[in-house]
Amino acid sequence: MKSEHIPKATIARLATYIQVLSEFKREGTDVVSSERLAEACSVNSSQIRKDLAYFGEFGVRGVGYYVQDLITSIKRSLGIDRAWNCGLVGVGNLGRALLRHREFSRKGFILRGAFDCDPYKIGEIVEGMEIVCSRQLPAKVKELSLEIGIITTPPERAQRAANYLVGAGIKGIINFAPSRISVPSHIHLEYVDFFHHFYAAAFHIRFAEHQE
Amino acid sequence: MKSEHIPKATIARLATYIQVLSEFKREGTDVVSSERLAEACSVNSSQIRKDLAYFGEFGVRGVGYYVQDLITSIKRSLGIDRAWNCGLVGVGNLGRALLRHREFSRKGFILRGAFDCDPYKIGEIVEGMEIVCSRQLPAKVKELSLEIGIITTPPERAQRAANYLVGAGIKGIINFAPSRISVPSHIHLEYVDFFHHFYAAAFHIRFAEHQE
DNA sequence: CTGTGAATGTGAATTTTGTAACAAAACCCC
DNA sequence: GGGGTTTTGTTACAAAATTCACATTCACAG
Ligand SMILES: NC(=O)c1ccc[n+]([C@@H]2O[C@H](COP(=O)([O-])OP(=O)(O)OC[C@H]3O[C@@H](n4cnc5c(N)ncnc54)[C@H](O)[C@@H]3O)[C@@H](O)[C@H]2O)c1
Ligand SMILES: NC(=O)c1ccc[n+]([C@@H]2O[C@H](COP(=O)([O-])OP(=O)(O)OC[C@H]3O[C@@H](n4cnc5c(N)ncnc54)[C@H](O)[C@@H]3O)[C@@H](O)[C@H]2O)c1
Repeated sequence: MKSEHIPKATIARLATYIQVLSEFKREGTDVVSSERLAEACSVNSSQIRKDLAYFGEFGVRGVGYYVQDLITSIKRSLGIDRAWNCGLVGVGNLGRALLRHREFSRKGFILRGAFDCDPYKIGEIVEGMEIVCSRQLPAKVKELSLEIGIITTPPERAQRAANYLVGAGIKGIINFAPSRISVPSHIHLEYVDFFHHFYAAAFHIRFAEHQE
Repeated sequence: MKSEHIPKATIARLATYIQVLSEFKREGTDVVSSERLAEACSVNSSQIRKDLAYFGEFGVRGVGYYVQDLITSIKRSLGIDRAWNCGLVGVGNLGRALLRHREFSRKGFILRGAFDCDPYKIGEIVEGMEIVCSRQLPAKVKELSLEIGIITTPPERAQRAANYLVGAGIKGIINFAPSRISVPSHIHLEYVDFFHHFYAAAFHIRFAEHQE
């Protein structure tokens, strides 16, 4: 099929598919049907086939999908069949947890630069990486070919951090701070806010209680 | 209006509205129109009115919404006008970052219990809280009236952690580990996976490059 | 080499979500 | 205190996403 606009929800689901397929692979399963994958992901099986159809034909009719092949295909479709260099701005509690998280490099997102404005933190080594002054962002973005910026500063500093990143020529920003920021339209911006998961939990739990 | 089923997307947007409204409040703005709020949240203004209509009537025609009142109303609608006691299982890098995060208690999610199975960690104090053996979960869930469980163990341990939590009588689970788990249908389960934001960024950046 | 069974890929039907349009309501000014 | 203005709440409409249904394709057996 190969279409233009891919729904946000499809991208999120593809991430789940990769996760579950990797588990299948670890278990030694070589081939999987959309039906079985669907069950493991708690989605509809035609949903899976439709999601995949945006990018091409990856299955074999009458057989199913070859697990390893499908993982590779999805990764290529998403553009994560290569490494992405990332820079992290704001090395506090969350920033440190992210820098120490092995999964990033395993998934192809290499944290190559760590930036902070606190003179006490600059020069410190975290996970083999030296914390650098945020003023050096423009130089470092070029030097390290950083493409994605991760903002883990306090919310009131997020806009400034974004400005630095944009000025330095970054291509996309993932903002973990709970504040809205503005960037030029050619910069891809993602907000990470997991409080809405807590809100959803609270809402549904209370609603369920209210039912009985 | 007061309807039954609320879209997931609505819950996520309500979280954004609260965030932006809080900023307005800090700036001293008392009244805001759906138009102005919409702009700040990058959504359509009828979207906002529709989202709110699921829960009731909170505005004043010809005037707009009183900022503080609206915050209160949304919070009540979501069920976060009271405190929720949470227990965290797996005090590693991420678990620690969460335990140290002030925003949780500010938003009404009180982290009251921290559990781990590593004997070297049990007894340690993090943010004034003692790390307790996960075997004590059932006792502690009752003692502390825990309602929401947070899983921050390695992925292969997530199911076991979930089993403990469910057995202990928890009502909802937020799973930060990248693995699917199964729980009885009366338990509300949310997955937190911020890699899909990275995937989306990678995908869109590469797509934009491919365009030119 | 043809028939059978299985599971994909896809167009059509359905459901859900989002947007536009407007009548009803509240405020304000004269 | 009535008319004009503004902005909500809601209905009607459009778009998008999901699910259904099935023709199509492939593997394999006989
Ligand atoms: N800690 C968590 O678990 C958690 C969870 C969700 C969201 N967040 C959000 O992530 C952000 C960081 O949280 P945290 O707990 O790590 O906070 P923190 O205070 O521990 O860390 C913030 C860091 O940013 C640095 N900083 C401030 N201004 C900067 C600037 N202009 N340029 C570069 N660095 C700057 C500070 O020096 C500090 O090291 C916050 O916005 C928080 O709301 C945190
Ligand atoms: N670190 C991050 O930034 C980050 C980001 C996203 C997701 N995650 C996910 O969050 C989880 C935790 O990550 P982390 O970096 O903190 O790992 P970690 O290894 O630092 O911490 C895991 C902790 O869980 C404990 N644990 C293991 N089995 C347990 C059990 N059965 N009961 C109770 N405790 C148990 C371990 O003793 C350890 O303290 C992982 O699944 C990871 O993929 C981490």
